[in-house]
Amino acid sequence: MARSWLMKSEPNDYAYGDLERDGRTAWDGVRNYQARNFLRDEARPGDRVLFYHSNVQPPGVVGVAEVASEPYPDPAQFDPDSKYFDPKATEAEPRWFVVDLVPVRELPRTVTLAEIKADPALSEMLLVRRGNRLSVMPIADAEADRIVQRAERPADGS
DNA sequence: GCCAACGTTGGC
DNA sequence: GCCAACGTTGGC
Repeated sequence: MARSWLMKSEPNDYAYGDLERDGRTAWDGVRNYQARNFLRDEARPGDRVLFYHSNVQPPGVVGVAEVASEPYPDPAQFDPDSKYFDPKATEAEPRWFVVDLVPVRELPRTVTLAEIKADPALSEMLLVRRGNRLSVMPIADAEADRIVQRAERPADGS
């Protein structure tokens, strides 16, 4: 059964618009073991992804994407010229995994982090837990639904 | 630019 | 295996 995820990207690095331009991309460069485990062990084709822009004003969810492949080893870990190169990774024993993403749609407006924090229905999200820095995190389908629905309404509406 | 909160590294 | 030092994330 398809599930929902939230994935963070700095738009200076890779923005939702870049995904629309590319049509498909490997979600590479995840170098955190907890996030890696989510990708490798739980992400499956058809899963819904809320695309979050971090390190930008305002931070928030800007679009919806979909997992479009099974997990596979991150090619960047084997590439000495990549900033994601990992000398300890081997083809036989890869450490890092990716899934491909395809764009679904840009949201009508950004659902900001501040707005998510202010919504009691979203207070259980990992995203708003203190100190959380995961770049890939699971979210409840109902939470994903609510964020997408919020984007259909003005920011001051509830 | 600051800095809190984490994760990782490496000496011992 | 402990833990101090260091690096990174990411909101503000």
